[in-house]
Parts: sequence; C-alpha cells; structure tokens
Amino acid sequence: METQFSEKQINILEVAEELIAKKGFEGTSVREISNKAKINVAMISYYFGSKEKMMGSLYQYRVKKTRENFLEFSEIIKNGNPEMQMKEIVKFIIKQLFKFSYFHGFVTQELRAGDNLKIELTNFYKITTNKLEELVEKGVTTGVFTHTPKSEDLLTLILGSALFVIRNKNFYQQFVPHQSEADYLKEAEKKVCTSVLLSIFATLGYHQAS
Amino acid sequence: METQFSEKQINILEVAEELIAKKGFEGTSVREISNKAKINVAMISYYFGSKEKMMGSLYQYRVKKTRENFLEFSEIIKNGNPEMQMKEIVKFIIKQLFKFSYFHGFVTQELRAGDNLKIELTNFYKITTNKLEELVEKGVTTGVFTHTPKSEDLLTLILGSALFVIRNKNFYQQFVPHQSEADYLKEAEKKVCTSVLLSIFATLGYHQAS
Amino acid sequence: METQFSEKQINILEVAEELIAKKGFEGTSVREISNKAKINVAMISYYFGSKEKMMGSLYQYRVKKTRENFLEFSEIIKNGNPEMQMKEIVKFIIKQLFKFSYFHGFVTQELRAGDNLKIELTNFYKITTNKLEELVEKGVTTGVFTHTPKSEDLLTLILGSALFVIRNKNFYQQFVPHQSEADYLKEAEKKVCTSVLLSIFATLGYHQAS
Amino acid sequence: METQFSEKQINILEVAEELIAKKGFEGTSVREISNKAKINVAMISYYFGSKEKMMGSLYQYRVKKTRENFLEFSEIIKNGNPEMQMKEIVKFIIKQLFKFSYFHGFVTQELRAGDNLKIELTNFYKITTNKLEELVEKGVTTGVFTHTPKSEDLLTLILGSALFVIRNKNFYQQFVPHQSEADYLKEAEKKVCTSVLLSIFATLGYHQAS
DNA sequence: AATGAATGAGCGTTCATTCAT
DNA sequence: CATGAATGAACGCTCATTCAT
Repeated sequence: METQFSEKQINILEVAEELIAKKGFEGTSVREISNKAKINVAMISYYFGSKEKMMGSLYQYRVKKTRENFLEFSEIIKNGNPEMQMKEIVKFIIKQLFKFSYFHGFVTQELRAGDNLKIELTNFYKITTNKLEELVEKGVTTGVFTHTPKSEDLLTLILGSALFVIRNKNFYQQFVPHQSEADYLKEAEKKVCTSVLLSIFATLGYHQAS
Repeated sequence: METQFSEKQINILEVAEELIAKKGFEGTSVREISNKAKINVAMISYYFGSKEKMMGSLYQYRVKKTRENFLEFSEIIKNGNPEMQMKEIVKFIIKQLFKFSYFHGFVTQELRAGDNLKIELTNFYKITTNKLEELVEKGVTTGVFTHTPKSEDLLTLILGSALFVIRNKNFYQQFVPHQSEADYLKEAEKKVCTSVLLSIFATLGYHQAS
Repeated sequence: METQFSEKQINILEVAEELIAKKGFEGTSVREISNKAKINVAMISYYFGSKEKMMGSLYQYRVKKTRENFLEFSEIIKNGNPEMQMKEIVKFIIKQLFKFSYFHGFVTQELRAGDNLKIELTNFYKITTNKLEELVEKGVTTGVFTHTPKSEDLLTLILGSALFVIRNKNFYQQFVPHQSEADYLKEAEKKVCTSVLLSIFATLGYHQAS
Repeated sequence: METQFSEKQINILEVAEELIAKKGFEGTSVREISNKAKINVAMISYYFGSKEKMMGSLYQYRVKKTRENFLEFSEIIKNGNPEMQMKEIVKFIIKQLFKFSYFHGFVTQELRAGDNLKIELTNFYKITTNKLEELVEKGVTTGVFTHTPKSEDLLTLILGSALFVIRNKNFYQQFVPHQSEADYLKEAEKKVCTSVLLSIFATLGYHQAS
C-alpha cells in the first residue's frame, strides 16, 4: 500500500501543481504556494520534508491517479472490439492530458529528484503500451488493422502531439477558432484528438471490417 | 542587419543552453553558467545586460540559426518530387531537433518574458507549415498523396513526437538498444524518424506513383 | 494609532541610526548594520521590508519621539512668562539635537525616497515655529521683546547653529576645552546654547521687564 | 605650490561635485560621473587614483577657490569702516555658500578620507574667524559695536543658518515666495541674509556712530 | 499538531578598479 | 596617453528550511 495524503496535503499539492505548471518548479517559491493555499510557509517542509519532496509527492499523487483512471477506463471498455477500444483509449489519454495539463505540461521537464519517480512514470507508460500492443494484436487478428507499428511509437505520437499542443498554445491557437482560454483548450483538444486518431488509424492500416 | 554575437558571447550562450536545458531557467544560476564557461560571473550582465536578456539572446541565436538552416535546406531539395521533399524535410526537422535538443527541449517551456520571442518562434513555425502545405498540395496534384491533412497537425505530429522522445529518455530508451548516451540519441533519432515518416505518409494516403 | 516597533526592531534602528549618521545611507550596508546589531542580515528585510523602508521607519521613529517630547515640554512650561519660555525652549531644542545628534546630523541630507517623510519633518518644524511665534507675540505684548523677527528665521538660527556645531566638530572643538568625546559634546552644547540664546534675545530686542 | 588640475580634471570634478551633492558620495557611481562628463569610466581612477582620492581633489579644489575668493574680497573692502566690512563679509560668505551650495551642502557630511582635508577646511575657517575677530575689535574701538561675541560663534551663526536653509528647502520654501527652483535659491539667499545680518548686528550691539 | 520568528546560503546585479593594448 | 574589456568583491534581497514554543 502506498502513502495516502491527508486532505490538507492534497490541497497543498493541487495549489502547487497549478503554480508550478505556470512558473516552473524553481520559479515557484514555497511562500507563493503557502499564500495561495492559505497555510503557514513552514507547513510545506513540515508535511513533505522539503520542497523537492513535495514535488515528489505531487508527482506520485498525480501519476497514481492517472494510472488508476486508466485501468478503470480500460476495464469499462474491455468488451468492445479492438478498433473501438483503440479509439476510446486515444480519446481518453488526450482528455486526461488536457484535464491535468497543469501537471503534464511540466512534469517531464523537471525530473531531477527521485529516480523512483521516473520509474513510477515509466511503469505507467508500460501499462499503456501494453494495452496498446494488445489492441493492435487483436485488431490484426480480427483483420481491421493491417500494420503493426510499435506501441511505444503510437504512444509517442499520442502523447507527443497532445503535449505539444498544450505547451505551444502560441503556435496552435491560430488554427483553432476560440473565444476564451477555456474555450481554446476545449477546441484544441477536439482538433488534436481528431488529427491524432486519423494518423493512428492510418498508421494501423485500418479498414472497416467486412 | 541583426545583432551579431562575439565568440565569447556564443561560448556563454552554448554553456547556458546546455545548463538551462537540464535544469530550467530559474534552476540555473548565473554563477553556474559562469563557472562552466570559465568566465567571471559579472560578464553575463556585462555582455547581455541581465540573465533574462541573455535568455533572449540565446533564443534569438538559436531560432535564427534554425530558420536559416531550414530555408537553406528547402532550397537545396526544391527540385525533387513532393514525396521525396516531404521525406527529406521530416528527416531534416527531426535531425535539427536532436542536434539542438538542449535548446528545443526547453524552449517552449520557459517562455515567459519576451513576447516578441514567442512571435519569432511562431514565425518559424509558419515558414515550416507553409512548406508542408505546399508539398501536400503538390503531392495531391501529382497523385502520390490522396489525403490533405492540415499542415499544423503534421507539424504537431513531427515536433511533438521528436520532442517527446528527447524529453522522455527514461521512457523511450527501453525500446532503443544502445551503449552510450550519444549512441542512444543517434538510435532514438533513427527510430522516431522511421516511425514519424510511417505515420506521416500513412496519414497522407501515400501510394507509389504508377 | 501609529506603527509600534518591537524591541528588536528598535535595536536595529538605533544601530542603523548611528552607522548611517557616520557613513551615510548608501555608505552603510545592511551587512554592517546586521553585524553590529548581532542579527542575521535577512532580518532587516524581514522586519522592515527593505533597507529603504528601514530608513523610513527610523525616520518615523525618531521624528515622532522628538515631536512628542517637544509637545510634552511645551505643556510643562506653558505657565511661565514668555522670556523664560523662550529661553527654555531654545535650550530644549538644542539639547534634543545633541542627544539625537546621530539622527539629526544626517536626516535632512538623506531624504530622497519618501516624500511623506519630508512632510512629517516639515510638520514638526511647523509645530515649533508656531510655538516660537506665539512666544514672540506674547513677549511683545508684555513688553519684554521689542522686535518681531520671523519665527522661521529664529528656528533657522537655532537649528542651523546647533547642527553646524554637531557636524563640524573639527572646526568647533578648537574653541571648546574638553578631555573626551563625550565631554566635548557636553561643553559644545553649553557653548552653542549660550551663544544662540545671546543672539536670539538680542534679535528679539529683549530688555528686562521693569 | 599646490597641485594644479588640468582642464579635463576640472571638468570631471565639477560634474562630480554636482552629482555628489545631489545623491551623496556613495550614491554616485563613477559610471554616472564618467557618463555625464563624457569620459571613459577608467579615467577617474586614471586621473585621481581612486574615487576617494577624486573626492579629496574635489575638496581641495573647492576649498582653495573659496579661500582665494575670500582673501581677495577682504582685500577689496579693507578700507571701509568695520560695520560696512562686517556687513559685506556676511553677505559675501552667504553668497558663496549659495553659489557652491552643491559643494557646501554635502561637504561636512562626507568627510571620511584624508585628515589633511579636514585641516584644510579648518584653516579656511581660521582665516574667516580671524577676519571677523579683527572687525569686531575695530568696531568696538570705533564705538559702533558694544558687545564682543566670539568670532567662532558668529561664524557658526552665519554658516549654520545659510547651510540649514540650503539643506532644508522643504521647510524653508513655504516662507519664501518663489516661482522656480533658481528663483527660490535667489529669494532664500536674500531672506536668510537679511535675517542673519539682523541677528549678527543685534548680537554685536550695533548702534549707528554719532 | 502547527506556527511565527529567525537563519544561512545563495540569488542577480553593480560596484570601483585593473589590465592589455 | 587613453580606453574597452574584464575582474573580484560587495551589494540588497529572497530563498527553503529550522527551531522554540
């Protein structure tokens, strides 16, 4: 069983996540976090040991949530045919990325601290690639897919495209009609999702089952 | 005529680029940079005005180089058929990203200060998407491509995938046999390049001209 | 209700006052102050916000005290005849200047930052000139004074002479027999006080009431 | 014979004098001075040895000028009667103070460097007090003065009052109708001169010769 | 269990000065 | 003789953390 966080800790983590995503780990001071979370500045060291360890906890917290969500979602759709499952999984992953774009926008960059954290993330990737691999195989077996790209490359395509859009708003927003920030994210997600699905299914050599 | 940098300045910029890529802008102190570049700490303010302005210079220096390289390369291959040009351009872009992975790995992340810098990068993207669009159209005209995906989505796929691999070494290296760090980068580039080309051409509905 | 300073703050202010009087505001570093006050250098920012704001606090602290003392003293002597009151007030003002010579020796010099501080000092001067004016009028009415010099010129004479002596020790000490630094200040105060009283009463055209 | 300064050195000194008077010695950087004087920053060390020594030179330069002026002026008026000479000398001293208020406004404050400079200033004071003493004696002899105040106290009154007005513009300007900065100085000089003369002559027990 | 006070270290920057030319 | 480049030291300040309560 892993560490459980108290409500107060989770509150701190979520405030920290938002600030760190905006301003980077080093660019965010514990005073800022404690002000926004309306707690004493000493609390962060008190609860997590240090700022770096708080970062580790944040990491752990978010990855764990994401993994749980992924497994749960996989379970729900497990009875569908492989092409439907593939589509839903791609949509799900991209949705999660946009939902926690705060987190995913910075996370790969700031990994200096614990190697165990890197492992944890890698494990999560493992689960995902395994699932993708399974679906590709099934699809080939049932004849809807004709190619067998490597699952790590599929995942790279999905995560890479979505993260690029999240991080490069300045570039991508000129192609996305939108009225507000929130609006943009919704529309950008839709657009990148469509585009990624197109590429993934083309890469898989998808053709409708006869 | 744009600003030219002296050799000493370029030395500082390249040291800074590497450190900032590893540890972020805020995470890298001017003392670290000056130590590694074997210069006095005061030189950074002396040469660039401030740490922030040094960042701007680094930005300008690298983006300018990249744009020039791209335009030059486009010129060289302009007489080939569209499918060859497309292939070469994708390879070229990914090669550049890996070559200056230090820079491209952090650049989109750390942009808070100068908005004109964002514009500069966006302009670079514009040049690239225009080229891609042109090639797609030509390919459709000559009959080698059957689909017309949006150029910004193609670029997103290329840049996103390559950057993801660069930034997520921990994930991707388990799929890339390699002996050293340098070796890894070479092999990873090869692998992601192959994979991206596959997806791009699939997405374009490429089939050999009869 | 105005800001109250803690004992520790007052300790810092008094150390700062002495150093700044000797070496000027810019010439005194926060490290010097913190060393002499045996506190951590960060405390100055911690307690006062910044070095400049500390200067403002010092200002406020000393001017306030001086004004309160003056008003209190005025109250005590208010029942005396005007010539006695005039004499006592001159003596009191000079005594205060010598007592807080550290402060009064530099204060007018170093005022660049807060204009509200200038106003505060000016207000203090106002209180004093009003009192002097009142006494001159009373003295003329009772017939002990025959001239009515402007109160601002009287104050200028008093403050100017005393401050000049405080600041130009090198000049004035050759006319004041003394054995030690402290001794000098005592004797110098006595001498300048006598001299100023002489000039003030001569200027007022004082002659004993018949 | 004392050190003579070249034209370039004098130019630097005069620029420095103005800046230092405004912002203090420590508050004025050699870069500021060199910018305003349109010379290279290294010139100050080059010409004077150091910033502190430049201060010493400035001091020497101004005091010497002032002393020469005083002696010259004394010579001119030496044939007048003592009361006229006294009046003219007071007016002359105050005029000089206002003319070089830049210098005289800061000079007593910033004396840390050479003790020989202090001596030089003290010597200047000596010349002045001697002259004042001589005039008092003459006046008593001719019967126009009835009191014999100490010359150092007379000088203190004159210099103290004038310097106080120069330094405490915020206080004194409310009593001086004026339209501009320059205008103020002119009017303030006039006012303080009148007032000081009044006090000096009262203190001397002046009454017109019969 | 929680906090306000206090700390030492390090930050980016600017300083007066020196040095090679 | 004069200067632009470069330097080490010090600047005021903010940092994450600790400690006494």
